[in-house]
Amino acid sequence: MKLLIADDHGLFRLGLKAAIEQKIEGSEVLECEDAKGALEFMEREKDLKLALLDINIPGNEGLSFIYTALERYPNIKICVISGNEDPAIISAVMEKGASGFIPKSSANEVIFSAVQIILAGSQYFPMDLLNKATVKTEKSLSRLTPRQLDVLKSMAEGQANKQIADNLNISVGTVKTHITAIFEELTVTNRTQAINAARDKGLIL
Amino acid sequence: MKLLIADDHGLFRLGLKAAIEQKIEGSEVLECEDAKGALEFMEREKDLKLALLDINIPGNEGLSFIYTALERYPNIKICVISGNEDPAIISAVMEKGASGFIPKSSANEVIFSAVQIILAGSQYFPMDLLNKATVKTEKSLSRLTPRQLDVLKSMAEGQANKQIADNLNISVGTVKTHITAIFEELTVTNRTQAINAARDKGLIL
DNA sequence: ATTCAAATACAACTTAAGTCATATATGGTA
DNA sequence: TACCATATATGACTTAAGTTGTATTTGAAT
Repeated sequence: MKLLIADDHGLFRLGLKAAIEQKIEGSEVLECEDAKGALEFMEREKDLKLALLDINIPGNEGLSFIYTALERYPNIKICVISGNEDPAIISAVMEKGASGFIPKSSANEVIFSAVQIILAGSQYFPMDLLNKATVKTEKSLSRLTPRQLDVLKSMAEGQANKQIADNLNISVGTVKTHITAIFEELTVTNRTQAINAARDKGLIL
Repeated sequence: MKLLIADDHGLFRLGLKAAIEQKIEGSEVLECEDAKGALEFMEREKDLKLALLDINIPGNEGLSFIYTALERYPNIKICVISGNEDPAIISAVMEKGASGFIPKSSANEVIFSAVQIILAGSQYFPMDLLNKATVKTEKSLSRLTPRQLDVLKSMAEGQANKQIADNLNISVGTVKTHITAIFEELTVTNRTQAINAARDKGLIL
């Protein structure tokens, strides 16, 4: 029963590895610290059952990594471990096909149990955190068009509308329209709020 | 030899606690998960030698916590453990009087050794990361006035200048002046860049 | 006591941000 | 095909952001 932990914090890996190997007999825990290493392990270790991924690990392009990994190695389950507990992100992780989402701040028992549940073929998502989202807003997971995402990312870097327009080869007016649309989608009223909301929802890093 | 770990990630605490208690004989490691808990332990456990703090723990108002803790309990050493490795933050932690700064992504051996060095009465700061700062800019640690910080925090929440002015009971014009001064201090040209720079430097959460 | 630098405050002015009406291309659907 | 929703694009217009000159206060240095 091989597992993989991908996290850039050595002591977190140490704690989780020790706990899993002790609690789950016959388990072997591999470690890596970035997305590149995770893919290498997945390629090499054919009998890998489960990969526990910190979505903030270096070299990881966000949630799309889950999709990529599952597509290439469909028999390896993916479970995200994250310090971010935003319901929108949890929903997104769920949508991408992961088997679970474990907040790092969970009690240790919860973490072990969640791993066991997933190894047993089921799933684990913290529904208490998730429900907050569905109650609060019907579509907490905002969907932005590709162009809107381009603009949003540039905006988050602190670029002025003129710069964004030049880089994307569109007019300043068009940039502004996209920004207004982004505001509506995220239900905010200025670019600072938009960037904060987008960060919360995991739309941008 | 009592130590305290303040971190909201249970498994990180587990790994660090186990490692320290194993490597450092006669050590006893206490755990808490927020700033409030840390202060309670410091008050109660009079023979506490060292507190390892994650500066992002809940209820922590940033770096000022170090100063507060050292003032109240001057015989308890403070060492910051953080996922953020920004040189400016390291410098700031140093300035506040902490005995060390340990990046969470350090090799486990580095972390243990650093703890032992500090327990032995010395200090540990990752100079390789720190030097990058002094080479890059002479005053990487920007100093803002209290009023500028008030404005900056409000700004980072996405408030408009009018809102900020009302909340601080000053005119919109004054708010704008403070913002221009902040821009100059952080060497940026708009509020988005200012907020990004301030986050990088640990001026705001 | 006075000088000076720094912090705080205000307002007129310029520039950029944000809104709105409008237009075209694209892709799915009756 | 014709229809409709959506993504994209533009420019005129309004509002907010950012700049600059100026004034008052405070504390430290002379």
